[in-house]
Parts: sequence; structure tokens; C-alpha cells
Amino acid sequence: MNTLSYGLLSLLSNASNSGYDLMLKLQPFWPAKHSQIYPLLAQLDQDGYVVHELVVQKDKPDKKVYSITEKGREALRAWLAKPADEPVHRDELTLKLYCLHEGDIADIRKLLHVRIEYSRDRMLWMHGKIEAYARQEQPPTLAVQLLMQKGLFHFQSDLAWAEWALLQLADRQPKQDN
Amino acid sequence: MNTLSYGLLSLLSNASNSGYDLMLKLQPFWPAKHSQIYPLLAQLDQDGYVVHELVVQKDKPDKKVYSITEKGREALRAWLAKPADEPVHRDELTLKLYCLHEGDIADIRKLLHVRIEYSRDRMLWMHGKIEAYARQEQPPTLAVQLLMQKGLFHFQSDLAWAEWALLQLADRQPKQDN
DNA sequence: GGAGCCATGTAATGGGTTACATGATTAG
DNA sequence: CTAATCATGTAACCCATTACATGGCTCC
Repeated sequence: MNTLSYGLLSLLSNASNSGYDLMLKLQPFWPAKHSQIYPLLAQLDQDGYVVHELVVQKDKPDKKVYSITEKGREALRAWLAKPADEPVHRDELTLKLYCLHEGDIADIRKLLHVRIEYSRDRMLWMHGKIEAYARQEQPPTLAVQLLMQKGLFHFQSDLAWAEWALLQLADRQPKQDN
Repeated sequence: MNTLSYGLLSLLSNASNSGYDLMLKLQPFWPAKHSQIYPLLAQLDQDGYVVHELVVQKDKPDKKVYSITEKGREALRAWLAKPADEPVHRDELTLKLYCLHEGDIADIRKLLHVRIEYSRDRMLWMHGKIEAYARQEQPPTLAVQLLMQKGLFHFQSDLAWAEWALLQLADRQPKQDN
């Protein structure tokens, strides 16, 4: 049982889902492709942590809807009590910054602009989710609120940093607008 | 040539370093173990992107000090001009939050406390680096300033979120101090 | 005397991406 | 008519961690 398997169980503890849905819900917080998820679900099924039901659809492909079992819930509770691994962040931009003296400063400026757009998009997505929930009568679960807020905080600060970094470049380098 | 190889070249474009030093300088921004770095350096060496010199030390093990070649610098410039991969963040805590309704809320509270300590430590480390540079006559390179500030922003916001999250838990759950 | 740092390397295993494979429906 | 969404799966490859291996020095 690896971390992603527990992540799948964790989502299933809220509601039954197809593998495809699990992928979509997981991706904003834990990048994973379908090719990784489907085999893990089959394994969880075989080991009795989940069960599945085949749902036949018209106009869409059939799907397997997975549900967590009591054995799955027990495994989750045991996992929750253990300390979490340290978060892993890998950002190629930081590596590129290390050699900004090499080559063209306009390249770095371009990279920062792209990052600003990216962070703004993600930030607005998180913000939109929070707003959408606020407008519904059904409030989101506490978990979802905490997660969306985490994403919002993160992308806000990344955006703020990237904008600040652009200014730093402008202060030190001959201005070549881009 | 993978991303980590370019990261090593990027560091070497600032100064010659041993594999061990490269590992230490890289880790705050791109986690990598020595077992991954040493073989890559050997490969870069073989392909002519770097050269190395054996430095014999008394009281310490001998080391190999690597320097970037002109071929290496060219490769770096080409890499800089290409768009950066999207950042990857994997935080097991987010997966655990998804099932905070399952099991003991005190477990979650504990996880948040650990995260607060972790983020505060990292934040203070970044802060310390910035302060230390400010006190020196030799100012840090622009790159290092940007990177330290990025880390500072990131851990500040993670810390702020974790403290806010703890308050949210207190508002909704019977208070069981921990 | 034990833990931790410095310093390098290899081997085995596990985690993750890319590519291969299929196919109907819908929106632009 | 092309791209995207829904939906599932396998195989090959690359990336990353853990474990194995060695050994002197320093600090407590």
C-alpha cells in the first residue's frame, strides 16, 4: 500500500466513485495519471479494501464504481494516526533561475510571465470553487474547505513572488520590455 | 539529459563544486539523494558537459570537483530558452485531510501541529540565509535572492494556512486540547 | 563509545510518465 | 471535421528512494 492507494481510499471514504472520477478529484492535490490509478484500484479491490459495481451507461462508456469496505476504513484510520511524509516540491523554474546570468535575461522574464499566468489561473480556480460552494445550500465538507483554502494560499503566494521577481529583474537589468 | 542533470549544470555555471556540495545546495529546492546525483555527474563528465579534478584532502575524504565546460554552458542556454515544466507538489497531508471525518480528529490536529513546526523551521532557515547575506559585504547573486525569497514566501503561506486550519477545526469540533 | 559529517559509489526496488490500444458522443 | 470528454486498461521506460558498502574525523 503506497501513498496514492491511501489517497484513493481517502476519497472513497467520502463517496463512491469511478476510477476516472477519482483521477479528476485527486489531480489538483496529487498529480496522477489514469495509468497509475487503474492498476492500484484493481489491487485494492483484490485485497478487499474496496468493492466495485459495473454501471452500464448509454451515450457514455460503461464504468466501474468503487466503494470502500470496512477493512478499507480501518486501514484509513491506522494511516491517519501515522505522521505524514514531508511535502515534496519540484519546480524546474528554480533550477533555471540558478543560471539566469547565463544566456538571455529575456528568457527568464518570459518564464516568469508564464508562471504568473499559471498561478493566477490556479488561484482563480480555487477561488471559484470556494465561491461556488458558498452559493450552494449544501455547504462543502470541512475537508474540501481546508484543501481549497490551502490551494488558494499557495497560488496567491507563488503569484506574488513571481510578480516581485519580475520587478527585481527590471531594477537590475537594462529594461527590455517583453 | 533530464531535469536534474540541467540543475547540476545550472549550479556549476555559478561555481565549481563537488558532488556532495551540489547535493547540499540543490536539496532546498529540488530534493535529490547522492545515489541519484553521482551517476548523473559521471554521465555529464563522459558526455563532455563537465570536467572534474581530483582534490586530495587531509582529515577529510578526497573529492572530485566538477566544472562546467563551454559545451555545458551552451546546453544550459538552450535549456533556458525552453518553457519550464509545471511545478509538481505532492503533500500527503492533503490526502489525509480528505478523510478527516474518519477516525480521530486529534490525529489531524497533531498532523497540523507537526506541519506548523516544519514550515516555521524552513521559513526561519530561508530568513536566516537572507539575513546572513545582508550582513556580508559580498551581496548574494540575484538568483540566490530570488530563490530564498521564493522559499520564504512559500513557507510563510503554508504556515499561515496550517494555523488557520487548526482554528477551523476548533470552531467545529468539541475542543480536545492537544 | 556512538552519532553525525564528509565523501563516493552501486544495486534493487518502487513510483510515475509516456505510449499503445479502443471507441462512442458532443461541442465548436 | 476536429478536438475534447468519458472510460478503461497494459507495457515500456525513466525517475527516485532505500539499502548495501567503506572509512576517517570530530564532537559529546
